[in-house]
Amino acid sequence: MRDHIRRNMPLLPMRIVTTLTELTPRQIRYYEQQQLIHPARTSGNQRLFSFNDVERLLEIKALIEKGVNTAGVKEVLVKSQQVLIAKQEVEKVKKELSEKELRKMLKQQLTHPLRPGQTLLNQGEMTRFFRH
DNA sequence: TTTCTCACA
DNA sequence: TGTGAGGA
Repeated sequence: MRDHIRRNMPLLPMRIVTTLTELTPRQIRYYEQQQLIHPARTSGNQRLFSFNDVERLLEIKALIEKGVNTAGVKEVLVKSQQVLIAKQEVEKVKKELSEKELRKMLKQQLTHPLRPGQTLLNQGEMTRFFRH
């Protein structure tokens, strides 16, 4: 199971989260109202928080203690998420580019298998074509 | 027992 | 942001 899935699994009830964050339930619900967090719900309408939510709450708490209002907190969180998404995009583009290059190399190697002086693609690189 | 929503002498 | 009511 991958990490971001694990971190986003809704597992923790309100009581655990209040203990972990030292925030009151009132505050946590208020932050949810302000769209700072988006905890899941049980069938009985009880909130279930993920580890990610807890981390977010700790960030929020730190920011609030610095005197930032909820609008400011929201701005910070939205921006950090945008930065994250932007980074992921860059990585994706990078990967796609290197995929193309690898295919090109493989094709050339198959077309001219005995060409002297050319290094073979190693097994590790080859496995990239067989994933998924 | 715990958590939910709603509303405020 | 706190607190109490009333229900699940």
